[in-house]
Amino acid sequence: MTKYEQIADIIRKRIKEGIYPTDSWLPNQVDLVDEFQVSRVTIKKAMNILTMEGLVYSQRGAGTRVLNNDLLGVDNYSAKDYEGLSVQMKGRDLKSHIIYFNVEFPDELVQKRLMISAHQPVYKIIRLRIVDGNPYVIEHSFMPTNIVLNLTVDVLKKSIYDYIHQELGLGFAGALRNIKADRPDDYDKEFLKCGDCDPILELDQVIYLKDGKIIDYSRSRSRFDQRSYSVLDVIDN
Amino acid sequence: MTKYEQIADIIRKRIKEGIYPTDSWLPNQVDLVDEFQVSRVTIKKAMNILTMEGLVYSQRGAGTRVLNNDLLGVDNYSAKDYEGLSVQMKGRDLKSHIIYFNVEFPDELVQKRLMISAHQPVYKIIRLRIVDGNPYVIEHSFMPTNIVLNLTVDVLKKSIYDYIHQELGLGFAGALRNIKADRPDDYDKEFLKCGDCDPILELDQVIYLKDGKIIDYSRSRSRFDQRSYSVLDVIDN
DNA sequence: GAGTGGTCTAGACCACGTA
DNA sequence: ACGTGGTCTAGACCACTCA
Repeated sequence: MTKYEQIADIIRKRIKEGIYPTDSWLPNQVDLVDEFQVSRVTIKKAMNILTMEGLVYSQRGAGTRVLNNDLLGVDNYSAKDYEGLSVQMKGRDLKSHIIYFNVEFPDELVQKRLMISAHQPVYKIIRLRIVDGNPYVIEHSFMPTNIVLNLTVDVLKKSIYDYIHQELGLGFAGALRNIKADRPDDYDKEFLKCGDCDPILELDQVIYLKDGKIIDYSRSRSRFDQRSYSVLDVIDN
Repeated sequence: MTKYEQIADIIRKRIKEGIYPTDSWLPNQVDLVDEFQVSRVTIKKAMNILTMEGLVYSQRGAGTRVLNNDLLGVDNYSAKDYEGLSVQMKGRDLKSHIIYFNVEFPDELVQKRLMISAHQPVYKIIRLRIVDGNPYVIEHSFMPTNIVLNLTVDVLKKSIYDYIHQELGLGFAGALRNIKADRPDDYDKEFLKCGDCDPILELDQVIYLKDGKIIDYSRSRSRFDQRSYSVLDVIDN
């Protein structure tokens, strides 16, 4: 844990506790240098983290303001999450029903998305995720078998992400996501209890590892009234 | 224009020109310090910009790699754009049809989104944007009249964003966006040529100015087969 | 072990908002 | 005019990858 992360954590905590209330000004960076006994560059990096999280906003010549922080709704999940549903749904009852699980050769689309050749086998996984007893999302995933080793039904029933991180020791570098609307397909109608006219919200994603390899291409489909995605965008100064 | 922005621009250009090809390593930061005659911190900030754009990826102990950069499709637009359609559709024929334009008192939802009181009037604007002759998106916007002064039909036919930046001299700080799917409403059916069963993709956004005020709450609705949104997400090191 | 990028410092100057 | 945050430097040490 770096110094600037520690400082960001402390200040974030103070904001959440109301020690620095919404719309008030943070202490200026020189005062924070005195308090934390670090250089101003380090304070600045901590401020940057909080800025990117949408908690504060800095203006040259004025100061750094605490922003309103109850912006994100309850039912909406950030389009920028990696932990998977297990973490997003913490405290709620999450079950996974495995609709399909097999190994196969990738078709052209999957080859392109995973940037692999036709003879590199992939896992094909279709899971229905059920939250508090209600069908929530269908995930269609493809993962190369030479990166995600020894995937089992047991892992699929829990969290793939935990397995990748903790068992395989792989770290994520980022993801490219695309969000669109669609008509329901046969899986949606059967497992999400969709009518023929119920729109579907689909999030496609490709996940990159730190070494540049692609570990996952997946499509997450939900009924229009069950899920939405939020994106916080901060313009850098 | 800061030094690190200039350096990022130069290196970005070299990547696009193939001087630094995909999958090759960039010169190490010390060599770049020599070339550009700046401190290493400045080089690092330039690298950060390119990293956030998804052009390169740095690994401690190894180096900085050039990534595959033709990831984003043609029909998909980043969920992180401010310039509005006029810029996104550059080179294509963009027309705006004004469906509704008036001043009114905000209802509860609009009060909440714009963080204003019930007696602060707002502009209510409904525009159909037409690209290359095809209806593309309906934008329902609300803007406080005390921030966006003297809005006219003339401005609406061109670009509101240009007016805000250039005429009013206001700068954006960021935006909070939410993406969902929905059933078509009467406007969609009439102007987007939707059938009753055609899903709609809706992007809601609230745009913040640098002084913390909210200038715009808008809902952009498109037919499911016309538009999608992409989000690039890079995990910071 | 050699070489890489990540963090951190102390101090300087500059651009901007407020009054 | 003053105080604020943004940029930049020169140099140091550390964490990590790879041969």
